[in-house]
Amino acid sequence: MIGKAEKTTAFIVETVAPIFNKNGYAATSISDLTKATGLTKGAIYGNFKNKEELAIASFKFMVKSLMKEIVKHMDKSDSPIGKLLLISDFYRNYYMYTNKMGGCPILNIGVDANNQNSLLLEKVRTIIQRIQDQLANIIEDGIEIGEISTEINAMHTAKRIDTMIQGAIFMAYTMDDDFYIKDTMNQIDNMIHNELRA
Amino acid sequence: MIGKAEKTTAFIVETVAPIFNKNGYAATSISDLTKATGLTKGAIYGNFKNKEELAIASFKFMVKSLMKEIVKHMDKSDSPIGKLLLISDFYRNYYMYTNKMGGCPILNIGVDANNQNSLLLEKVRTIIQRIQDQLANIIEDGIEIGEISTEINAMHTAKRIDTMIQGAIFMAYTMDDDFYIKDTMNQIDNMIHNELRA
DNA sequence: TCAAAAATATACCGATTGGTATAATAAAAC
DNA sequence: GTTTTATTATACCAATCGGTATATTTTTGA
Repeated sequence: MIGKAEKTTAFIVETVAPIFNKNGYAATSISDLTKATGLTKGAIYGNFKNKEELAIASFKFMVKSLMKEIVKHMDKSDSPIGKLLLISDFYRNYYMYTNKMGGCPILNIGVDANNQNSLLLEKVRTIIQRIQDQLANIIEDGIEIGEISTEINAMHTAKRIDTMIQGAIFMAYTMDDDFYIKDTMNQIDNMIHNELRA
Repeated sequence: MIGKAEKTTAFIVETVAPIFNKNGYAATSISDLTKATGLTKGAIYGNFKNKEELAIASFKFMVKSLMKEIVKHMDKSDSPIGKLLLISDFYRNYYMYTNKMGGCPILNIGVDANNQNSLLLEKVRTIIQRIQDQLANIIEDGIEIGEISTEINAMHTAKRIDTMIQGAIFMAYTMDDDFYIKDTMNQIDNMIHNELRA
């Protein structure tokens, strides 16, 4: 009973997500989307209630693919310290990796949605929260098995790492210079080895 | 011969800058600006060539006021280490301070202009470059007078500090939580005391 | 005070905006 | 294979977009 529109829905989201990510919500017009997809307004509004719903779906799609990649990379190690080092290692290629999708969706949509689109902003916040929770969980695991110092505040450290990562991404994209990411990841590795390690 | 339009020009920029800063370039319409200023299109287009020129003037105005404040604060100390600590101290109140101007112009316009407005992006890059140069100069002064370790790479350290600051600002505004800034500034202070100090 | 000039307001331009109603088409069910 | 349903295309809507030409007002210099 359920039609083939699901494929079209997915196709639209995949095609449109980098455009929203690059341009932001307001600067992306429906005609940008019809041009990119080769479809017409009828098809788009048949699959999505409105522009906002499509923008939210696009953001979710980008984050989901990104998170899938990072989890896949992270799972190459079983130890908490190993996982943390794999996270920074993932971000070492982040600039190259996210360039084709128009940059970091968390940074782009986070800034774009602020003061503009509260629904979209809410989604960004939820994702950031989830990332930090997962980071904190890894750190706590490390504390439990004695790999990470009991002196460490897991949530504070998670936030600290996330903040450094986002700063590096912003600088890298704004200055078009990968150095910021590479250097920050080295810094995070040092932090893991010298401060976190029990 | 030169008229009183200069006052109007300044008034427009001051009034309009927070709007561009909050909404971004594309999401700000001329009618937003006429509403805010109480002026008409005629007045605005009499003082500025077009929307882009006004946006650039607005960005420059915001950055100039911000830089003036930070330099004023920084000049409370003569020693390089003292100056560095005063910079982080300035950013401790940054969230509250920039809230009334609609957030951090470097972050907001930097992300907004990327892939959108190359002229505006160029201005952001110039400002970031200048900030980092000044930071590096302070660090080099510190090295020269023996206050800061000769092991330190001034420019790398300047970039590192700037990256951390921008990350903190992004997180603070996106999550609406001042913690990120406060914590990052403590981190920077620790860095100054434990790593930079000779 | 009055004419010249500068600055602002008004009215308008074509193009585009997000969105919808309906027509045409493609897919699915019988 | 035909009818019903789901999907996409077309045509259109009022509203708004950035920008301009011109009229009106305000300021300035003599």
